[in-house]
Amino acid sequence: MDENRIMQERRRKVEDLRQAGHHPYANDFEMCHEDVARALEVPVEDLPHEDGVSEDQPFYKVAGRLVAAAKFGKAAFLKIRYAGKELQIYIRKDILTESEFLAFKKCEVGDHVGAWGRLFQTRQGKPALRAERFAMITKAVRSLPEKFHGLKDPELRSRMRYVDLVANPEVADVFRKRAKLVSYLRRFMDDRAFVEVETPMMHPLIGGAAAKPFKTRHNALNLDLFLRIAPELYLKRLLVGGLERVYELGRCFRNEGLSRRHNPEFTMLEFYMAYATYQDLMSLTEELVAGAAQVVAGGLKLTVPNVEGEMVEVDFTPPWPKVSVLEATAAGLKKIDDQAPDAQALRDDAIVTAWIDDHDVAAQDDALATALSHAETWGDRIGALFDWFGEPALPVDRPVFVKDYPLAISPLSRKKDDDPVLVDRFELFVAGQELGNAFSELNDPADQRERFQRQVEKKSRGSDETMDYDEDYCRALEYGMPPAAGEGIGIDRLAMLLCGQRSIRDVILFPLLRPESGRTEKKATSKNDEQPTIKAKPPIRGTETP
RNA sequence: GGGCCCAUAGCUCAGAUGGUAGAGCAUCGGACUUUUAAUCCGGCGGUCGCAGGUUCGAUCCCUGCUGGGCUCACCA
Repeated sequence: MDENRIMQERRRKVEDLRQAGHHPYANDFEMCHEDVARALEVPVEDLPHEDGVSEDQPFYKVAGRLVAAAKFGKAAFLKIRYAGKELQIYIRKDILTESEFLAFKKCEVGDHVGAWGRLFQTRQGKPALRAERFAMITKAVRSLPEKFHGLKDPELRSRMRYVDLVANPEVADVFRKRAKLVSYLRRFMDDRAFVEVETPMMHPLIGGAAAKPFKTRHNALNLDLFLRIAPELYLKRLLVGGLERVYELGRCFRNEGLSRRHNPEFTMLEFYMAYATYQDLMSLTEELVAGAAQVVAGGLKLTVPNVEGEMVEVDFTPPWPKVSVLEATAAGLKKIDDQAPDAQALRDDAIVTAWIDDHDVAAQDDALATALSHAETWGDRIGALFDWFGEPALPVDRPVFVKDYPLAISPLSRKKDDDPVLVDRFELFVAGQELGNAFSELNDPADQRERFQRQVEKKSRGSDETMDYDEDYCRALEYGMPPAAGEGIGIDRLAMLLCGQRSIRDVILFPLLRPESGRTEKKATSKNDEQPTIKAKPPIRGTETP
């Protein structure tokens, strides 16, 4: 039976309902939003069997999507779902009107139906609502996926999320948890006197992170714009203006490939706190993430997907270990060469370059070779070595702060007062995955101008992921930005951890997909039943945490 | 963009060394007033992703294309 035939049958039922005086898309059924949940709260033992149902019992008015039906001709059990809860409705021909029973006969899995009645316990000891009234509310003309195996094709699941959510109820749970996480984050920030702001998503300049942007255009102003890769520079302008604690929870866009951990459009929590340091933010981050684990996942010891997609145990109980970039890198190098330079020796660029040459590490890995060939300074080289050797060697059973990054790869961070080749910065790693990036902010306008200048020079040498020189931002700093620390946390990745999802696509309702082609336009045979093509309008996507 | 794998009914999947194909669910008709993937009987349902090639014959082998998955690269 092809899909058109199924739809024709169902459209026929729509007409049958109309002719019998029913509205197949009614919106006048009186129900109570709380009743499905309330009905399920009543202990089954307290419910009478069907023959004991009396008019003294409370009346429930429920509605929902029909997700299962066991029909027997003159009776039936229907299972409806509303707000993630499922309730059985027991239908008997002899208590419904003839018209209601006809509506019941026309209903099938996928339709929205409603019933009024009292509760009883079935012979199997389950609660059920004995329908004294029944109504078809909305007829579905497409059939839901097969009930036992559901919808599995990953592409169809994200392309037709509306079906996925119905067919795989645990998917809805993930997104309810994500909503809980987001509201928790707002509460957390609001409780600490942070002001939530919304800054532009369309930027005339690229800034705040190292990434390739999406381009767009404003016609009336004849202006080329970029979708923001980070809100950082606008938020810090607000520090200048006197909003000493600000945060923004919103979308960023990075023009990159897709992976299990990257979506071109992603959500970031970014916040700035005047008169605080990156050390202060470590404690705040511990509090924030551990609190989120409690609220969303109900505990501090969680099973989460690691960077490889395997499920591992992580203990979020603060405080978390801290390790410097140089220490972490040295530890990683030791694993492949016990004569490798230690953290102190790594400070010497001659030793670093000699070790790289001696061990011919570039020859072992094309990507590392590329990274090293683009590394212009000691700091770039340390950054590359940390990525390849330090990161994989980080502890994975607890979250870990990696701190004190080289200046060269941190154009917006404050130099360490006692060690100016490094900056007051940390990144948070959980199960090998980068979750957040934070630093004490650079507020010396002259220094910032030099750093921008270096970015511009780098771009002129061919790099496509550098920041533009933001003159207005420098002007703002010249009015005096209070000392501050700021942080960005990748919310999609945090949601992956707390919801135990391996793929970022499983925590984003509508991840970017190629536009649909071919697969739904195959047949449009019947004359008045053209098969409408499903158009999934792909949102743009973004990627990483800062 | 590279590598590997995949595409059979609306959904989940079988299948034939190359002889044009099956199950369950869904759907339609019938029976059935306590089901939990209800059951029983009967029916409908396929350009085996698209286009070429080899062959007497291709859904199966080959090539290309399209779409997808994993992965690497790009990317914090």
